[in-house]
Amino acid sequence: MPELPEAEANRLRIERDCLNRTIEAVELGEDTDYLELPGDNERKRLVGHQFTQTHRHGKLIFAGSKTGPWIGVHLGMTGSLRPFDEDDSPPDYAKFLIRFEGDRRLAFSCPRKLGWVRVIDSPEAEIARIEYGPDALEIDRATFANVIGGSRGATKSALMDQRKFAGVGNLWSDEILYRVGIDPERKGTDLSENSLGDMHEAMRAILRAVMDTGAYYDRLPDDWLIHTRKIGAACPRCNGKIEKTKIGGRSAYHCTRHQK
DNA sequence: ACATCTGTTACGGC
DNA sequence: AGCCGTAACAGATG
Repeated sequence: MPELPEAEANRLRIERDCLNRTIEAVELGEDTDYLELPGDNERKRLVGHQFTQTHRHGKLIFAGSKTGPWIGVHLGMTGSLRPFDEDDSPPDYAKFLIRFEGDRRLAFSCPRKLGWVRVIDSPEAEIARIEYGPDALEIDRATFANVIGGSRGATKSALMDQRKFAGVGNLWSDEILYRVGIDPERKGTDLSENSLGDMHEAMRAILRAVMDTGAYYDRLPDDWLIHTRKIGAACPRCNGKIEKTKIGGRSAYHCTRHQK
């Protein structure tokens, strides 16, 4: 699920269902080989504390409090955070579970095991440690233009580089470039100041719009690429065709006619 | 059987 | 030095 808007949808579930409840136990689920999850001592650190606030930075989700420890979560490709009640069965692929007072629980589900959960002292320290850039919705136009405009590789790869700014991945980088009519392969250094400004605005508008739907893609406008990510599909915006190429090891869908 | 997938990271090359 | 691109990681799905 997860780029910035999908991470935000997961954060909101914690915010709504898991705050201000004392943590009674923190457990691991089945089959956690290869997954980075908190060990015994770190899990114990959480017990007795409450989460009173959440935070999101790019694709990262945090929950904690002024004084207590925090958890930091990266969803990987297929992760999700799912509050549930004791009476319900835990979600499939639950790898990390928190039991709060009462019958509320929170599961980190992660089928493909590419995400992680860490117990940390503060979101800011963790963000700095892993060298993420500013959140994609916080970066201002001038900084965006410098960072993308100074990038010598494919613009698509630059948009997805979490150290430049954090939150954009494969799906929404395609959507941004589709909207502004830029070929994903174009070098950042070839882009005009105007193009960079348009791209910054498109990034903000797209991430906001997806967030506003709660990441339900079928509620997004018909002329978005997301509905047409298929080789040979008719471009909703011109008479072109959608094609797929490989950039930086990822599939880049784009219109060969209006993206130049 | 094989390719694909919304993510990251280690490493070699320029 | 720093930037860039590729392969690798692992499991589910069609």
